[in-house]
Parts: sequence; structure tokens; C-alpha cells
Amino acid sequence: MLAQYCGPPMDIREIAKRAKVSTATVSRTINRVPSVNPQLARRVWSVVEELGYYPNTQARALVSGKSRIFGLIVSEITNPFFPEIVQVFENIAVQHGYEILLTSTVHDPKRMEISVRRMIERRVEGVAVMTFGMEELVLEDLKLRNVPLVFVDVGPSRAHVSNIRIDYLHGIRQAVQHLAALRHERIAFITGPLQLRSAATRQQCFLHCMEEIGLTVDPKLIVEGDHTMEGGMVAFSQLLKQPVMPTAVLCSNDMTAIGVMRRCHEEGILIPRDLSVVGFDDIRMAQFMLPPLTTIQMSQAELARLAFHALLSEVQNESAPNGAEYFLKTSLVLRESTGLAPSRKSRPEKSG
Amino acid sequence: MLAQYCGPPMDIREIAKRAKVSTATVSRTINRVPSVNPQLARRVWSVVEELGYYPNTQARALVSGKSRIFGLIVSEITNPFFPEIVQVFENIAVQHGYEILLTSTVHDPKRMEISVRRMIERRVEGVAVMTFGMEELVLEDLKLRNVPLVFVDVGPSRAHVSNIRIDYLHGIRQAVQHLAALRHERIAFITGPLQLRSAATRQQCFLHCMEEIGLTVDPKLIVEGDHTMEGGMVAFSQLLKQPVMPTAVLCSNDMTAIGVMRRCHEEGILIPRDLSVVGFDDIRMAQFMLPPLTTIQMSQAELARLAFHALLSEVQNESAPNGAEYFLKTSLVLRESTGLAPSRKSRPEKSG
DNA sequence: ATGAAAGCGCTAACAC
DNA sequence: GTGTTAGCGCTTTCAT
Repeated sequence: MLAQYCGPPMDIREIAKRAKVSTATVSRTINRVPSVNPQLARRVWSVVEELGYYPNTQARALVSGKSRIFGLIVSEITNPFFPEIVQVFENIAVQHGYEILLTSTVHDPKRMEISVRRMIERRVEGVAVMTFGMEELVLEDLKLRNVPLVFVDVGPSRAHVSNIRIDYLHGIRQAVQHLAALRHERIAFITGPLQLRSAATRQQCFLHCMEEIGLTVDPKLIVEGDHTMEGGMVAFSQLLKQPVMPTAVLCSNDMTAIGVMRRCHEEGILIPRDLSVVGFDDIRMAQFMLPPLTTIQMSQAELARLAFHALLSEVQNESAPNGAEYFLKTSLVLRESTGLAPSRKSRPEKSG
Repeated sequence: MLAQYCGPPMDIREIAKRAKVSTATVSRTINRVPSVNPQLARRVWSVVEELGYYPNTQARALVSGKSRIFGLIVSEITNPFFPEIVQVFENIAVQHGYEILLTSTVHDPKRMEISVRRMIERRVEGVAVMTFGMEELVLEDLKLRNVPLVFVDVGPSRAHVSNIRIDYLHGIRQAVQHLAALRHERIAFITGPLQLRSAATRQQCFLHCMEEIGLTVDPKLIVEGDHTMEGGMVAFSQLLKQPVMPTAVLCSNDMTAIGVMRRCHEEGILIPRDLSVVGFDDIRMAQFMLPPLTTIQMSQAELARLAFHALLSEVQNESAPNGAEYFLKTSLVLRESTGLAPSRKSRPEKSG
């Protein structure tokens, strides 16, 4: 800690004066333009450090036209799917000297609109839209301004609009086949909110993968959830009413699976002895469950990385032709919530 | 969606020209200065909307000296303690027209230093420091610049430095007495990393509350954890080696408790039948555990609210005398991980 | 009530 | 290689 200058605001001029150079030289030094005389540079740096000077980003941004901010729109920070995305996004941003403007829509179109306004007002250089659902709604403004955008799993790409395509099929196939290998035949599926493209796709993949290996799907075993724990509990209650229980249930996301586990806990149904449960997403919490949840991983870290680099390359390369496409594979993570199908018998007794 | 202007950057001048007024009038209109002629105002607004004009925050900030950004430093966004804080902080910020600059230290002093630099460069109007531990280290820079600061649970207040004091005692007393009422006598405590002030305090409170009701604490039943699940597992393994097991264990945070639960699961120890477990923090995940975790709540939402308003009032009131103090109570949330102490197999000797 | 003009702190031509 | 200077887009006196 050095004794530091405490008087009126120190700016580039103050530095220039004290280092006996022009503001231009100070600017060049700070921006590490190679042509500056090392002598002078050292003088400048020493004053900079002595005074604890930090350049004013606003001014920089204003004149350069570069805010060095990327927007990151999520639906809810408290949704366990997002913290890792935010963390990784931030880590990479720091490395690249970017700031991140994080906004959440909390599933409210008005909030989405406000998010977009905030992004524009702060002149972000790009926006990663990680909210599964309200994408198209209010983003025209951003597109019109040619702000680079990156979506997950949305329609056709446009100029400056990149897309991360999720290969849901791969992981779901692994899960279905894993279950089949464990002798499960009555496999249930709890969907997400079906207006969500990603949720609908997951269901389709499930159906496809079942058919693929010649397993029939009892329509009664497909029930709708809403990607929340409560939804999972309700949905599983439905399943419980079936004359013949499923021996395994695949869920459209982990929170749903957690709901199923809780309901089982209440009913004295033992996982995986009585029922195998598979989630989707592989949020952190999946590992913390008892038993740890077998789930289909869609790496949040990787998603964040792809999103960031999509924006970065839009910003660096003018060359981006027509919005790039990125791909993210899903794959099964085996843990302890799946096991051999119970030999057929009637529903296990509820134990106190 | 209106057809929108697509040409070169639209700025306040463009608006002025089209509305046939001066830039000053546009500025006043946008800032809702009451003195503008409603006639003109309407003309301005219509152009603004037609062109989809959004003022440039950087320019505004530069000239006004107000960035309308608050910094929020956390230790790790993926730490389940923080998402709710971030969410609530953001919600309130939006309402007040503030942006939030979120940084995480990931327990790295260098990252903390970078965080501080980022804050200063963006000229934040205040910083909430929600990282329990590395507070003092690198914050001199911020203090010197008279940036309003708010800490949790840190030393004496200074000018422009507010503090949120946590009343750990209240919740811990409730927990200990709850356990005592359930006939528990051998109560273990798993600490956090003891260099953390908050962790040390929690332990002291535990000791105090035990003594208060005349329960003796077996030193062997105090083991050190590190606020992670793994730490909780290791710590509980220690406890398992005791000749006489504790019947209840109080943990310095929820992740530790989750570690205990996992270890119990592995060992076939049933919660709460064989062991009662109490956590601390009440992170969301606590509700999702099986059984749902009884824990001492330290409301993250309230913490965020207090922190935000601490900063806001520093910024609004020049009147802040010498850093305000805020208080946050903790209190027990009963769920299902605690129950009557199991009847003892061997009675411990009582010396009188 | 409105407009003209002076900067906010910095970068980037452009001169030297 | 270094300095001079004209803005970046806005707010805010200060005149009118």
C-alpha cells in the first residue's frame, strides 16, 4: 500500500502533468502501445502507481465506441441451472477484460423488455440469451442494432446471431439404453412445460429412443411437469395412480427428478431398488442428492464457454458471415439413482 | 414494434434535429424535467419512440459523474449461498435504475484485487462485499476513494463504510434448545474454516448456548469442517470414530450438513431416527434434501436488501454520519432432519 | 421555457 | 516518438 493522492479527481491530465508528458503519451503508455519510449513509459507508470490511477472506463468506452461489456440474460439466477453459467462466463470475461451485464427475466416479458433496454443503454457489445423460451419476443431491438447475439437452440441463424445447438438425442439415447440394459420396460417420462422448445424436444427424443429399441411407450406414462420440484412431485403422483407402476422414470430436468425423489421418500419407495430415476441437466445439486442422481449432462460450463466465445469472435472477427453455429453434446452421467428393474410384483408396501 | 431508423448512430442531436428543438430540450424531456412545454415534450417523445432511441449511459455517466452501478463482490457464484443474494440485489437494483457489477473472488486474493480494480474503473457508486473473509485485504483503494462500502460482520465502521451485523446467537440458541428439548445431550458441532470470523463466531455461540443450559460439550465432539460437503463428510467420519456417538450434530453451514447426511446415507444411519442434523444458512437446497434439512436461517434475501439499501442511502443521503449499522437476525427453521434423541444403549457416567 | 456552448475523461488523427 | 487537438454523447450552466 502506497501513500496515495487524495485531492481532486485524478485524470489522465493530472498524470501527464506530473510525468511531464502529454496526455497522449499517458494514454499510449497505459494502452501499451509499443512505440512509447521506455524511459517515458517508466515515468508514466510510476506516477500512475503512485497516484493509484485507474482509467475511467466510461470515458474510454465513449470515445472508443467499445463498452467491453457483454450482456447475459438468464431466466432466474436462483434457478440452479444458471449459477455455473454465470460463474464460468464471468471467469472468461475477466480473462478477456470484459465486464458482464447480468439480467434476469424472472419469466416476465416486461422484465425481458427492461433487460433489453438495459443492454442497449449500456451499449453492450453482445448478448448471450440463456433464457429458454422468451427469446424471440423482445429481441428485435437488439437485432436491429446489429448487436451480436447468441441463443441456445433457437430457429434459423441470422447475421450476427449465433446459435448453440444442443444434441439432446445423444444423452437421452444413452439414458434409455442404460435403463433398457437394466431390464426396465415400463419407463415413464415427465416432460417440462411443453411450450418450451427444449422441453418438447426432449420428449420427442425420448419417444424416438424408445421406439428405436422396440420398447413401447404407454401414453399414460408420459405426464407433464413444469421443470420445478413441485411439478415433479405432482407429476409423479399421477404416475403413482397407474395400475401398473413404471419401474423407471426419466425426467425433463433435474428439479423434476428431485421432485420425484421427494415423493418417493414420502411414499417409502426406495430408489433405486423400487424405482430408477434419471434427470436432465446435471446441475450441481444432482450430486448432492441421496442417492446421487443419475442424469443427462448438458454442461453448463461448456455452454457458457461456447456462448462467450461466440460473442467474442463476433466482436473480433468482422468475418462472421451469417451467424455461427456451435454444438453441445449431452451425455449420461451414471450415479446411484438407477439400478436393475425390480422383478415384477405389485407396488411395494408403504413403510412408516 | 415500429419500423425503426437504421442509419448511422442516432444520438440526442439527431433527435433534436428531427423534433426541431435543441439538444438541451431533448435532454430535459428525457430526464422528465417538469419545465418543458408539454407540446415540445410530446414532439420529442414521438421522435424518440419512432427512432427507438435509448440514451447512452456511458455519456450520461461521464458528464454526470454518476455511473448508477453498484458493485457486488461474492466469493463464488456457484456457492449456493449466493444466487439468492444476487437475484434479490438485482431485483432491487432494477427498481432503482441501478446496474450491478458482479464479481467473484473464487477465494483468490488476486481475483479480489482484480475485482476492486474493475469496480474502480467502472466508477461504481458503492460496493457490497459479501465475501466472508478477504474483506480487509485489498479494499483500501476503495476506502481511499470514499466509495461507499457495506460489509457483513466486519470490524468497526468508518465513514462511508456500513456494516450488517448478524445475530448468530439467536438462531443458534433456538437450535440448541430445540435439540435439548428433543432430549439430545451429546450434541456435536462441525465448524467452518476457523479463520473465517463468521465461522469462529458460530462455534462460540454454540459453546455459549450449550453452557447456558448446562449441557457439557465433549471436546471430541467439536470437529473442524470447511463449509463444503466433502469437509462435512470427513468431519462426520471423525465423529463416527467416537466410542459414544453424538445423537445430534449442528453444522456451521448447510453444505456441511449435507455432507453429514451423505455420510449417514452411506453408513445406513437414518436421519432423524438415529441422528438429528441441523444446518446453518438455509440455502434453497436445504429444502430439497431428503429429509428436508432443519437449519438456522440467515435470510439471504434480507441480507441483499439490507446491503442494497445501505449503499443507496449512502449515495442519496449525504447525511451518512459515520457508516450505518444494520442488523440481521437468524432463526431456526424446523424441517425434518431433527427428531427425538434415540434412547441410549449405554448410559454415560454422570459425575456429580 | 428554451437554446448555445462548455466540458466530463479519454482516444485517435494528425502534425511535428 | 511525442504533442496538439478534435471530438465520443450527453448534461448543465448561462443567456435569452
